Amino acid sequence: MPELPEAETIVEGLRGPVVGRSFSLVQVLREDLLNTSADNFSQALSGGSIAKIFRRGKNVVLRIEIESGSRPNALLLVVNLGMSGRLLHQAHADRSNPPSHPGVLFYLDDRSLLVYHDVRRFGRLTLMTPTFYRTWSRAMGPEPLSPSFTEWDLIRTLTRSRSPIRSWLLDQKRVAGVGNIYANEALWRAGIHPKRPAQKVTPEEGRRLHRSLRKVLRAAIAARGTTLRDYRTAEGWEGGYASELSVYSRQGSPCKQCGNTIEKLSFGGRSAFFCPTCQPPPRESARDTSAFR
DNA sequence: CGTGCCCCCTGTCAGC
DNA sequence: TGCTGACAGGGGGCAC
Repeated sequence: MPELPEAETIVEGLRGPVVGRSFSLVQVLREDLLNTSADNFSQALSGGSIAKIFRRGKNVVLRIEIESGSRPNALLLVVNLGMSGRLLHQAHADRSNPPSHPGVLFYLDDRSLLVYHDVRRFGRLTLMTPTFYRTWSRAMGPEPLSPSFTEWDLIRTLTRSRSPIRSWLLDQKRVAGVGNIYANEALWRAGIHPKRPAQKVTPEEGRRLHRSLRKVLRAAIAARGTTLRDYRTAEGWEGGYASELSVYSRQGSPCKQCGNTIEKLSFGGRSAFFCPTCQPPPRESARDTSAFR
């Protein structure tokens, strides 16, 4: 659900309200969301202050500094929102409208409240030491919006995999932050069929995919993300990108480019959406490859 | 090792 | 109206 643009929107919404604040009380209602016990979690964070907030892939990351003796000790709180996670900030706890599925309540020193809310509980809140965080982050692919992520980086790594390009894009070890919505949207813009094997994507298509990915992600951030159902910004608002989607969940509707009907298929356990005209299916190549054996 | 499948969990919606 | 099954933005584990 929340992919890169949604996590980015949440980070932008939280930065002003929470950076510089400290935790007066951390209350865990759903221990299964954590990588440690509820007691450890709240004890480790209580009294700590939020030094910064940023995004890595689809994760919202808070850097927490804890005074212990002379030198401040740091921890990173990595929030993966799974399919239905929300991070909501309330200036004053709204007792008339309590969250339906609260998981963790972070009471801040200005009497405001940060709530982690998650209906399906696929989300995870992971506390990491700075060393562990570095290792974890290094195992993840590059940030697609980083200036250092070049089209050549994308083209070069594509050639190493036989996975369908849509599945390839979903793998966080390849590129960080892309989920099913934006993978499908970017492939449509680039004119590449979702089932095309990654290594068969030509350099010219790779160039288009690089540009499409960045364009789609930036446009979605500008619209504050895509709300299909659960996603909300930190303020509790819906994102506005759903109305700008070109293929995702638009099966049966006309392609915005050519007017033909958008189709849906399923592989790798999830749906793919594409225009059969703008994104011609890969040629069956089983016979071709066997000819070279 | 890379890849694909199943599962985690709850809510919603289509079809009967 | 109510039941059942399919499906939903993610990702970890496991078998091949």
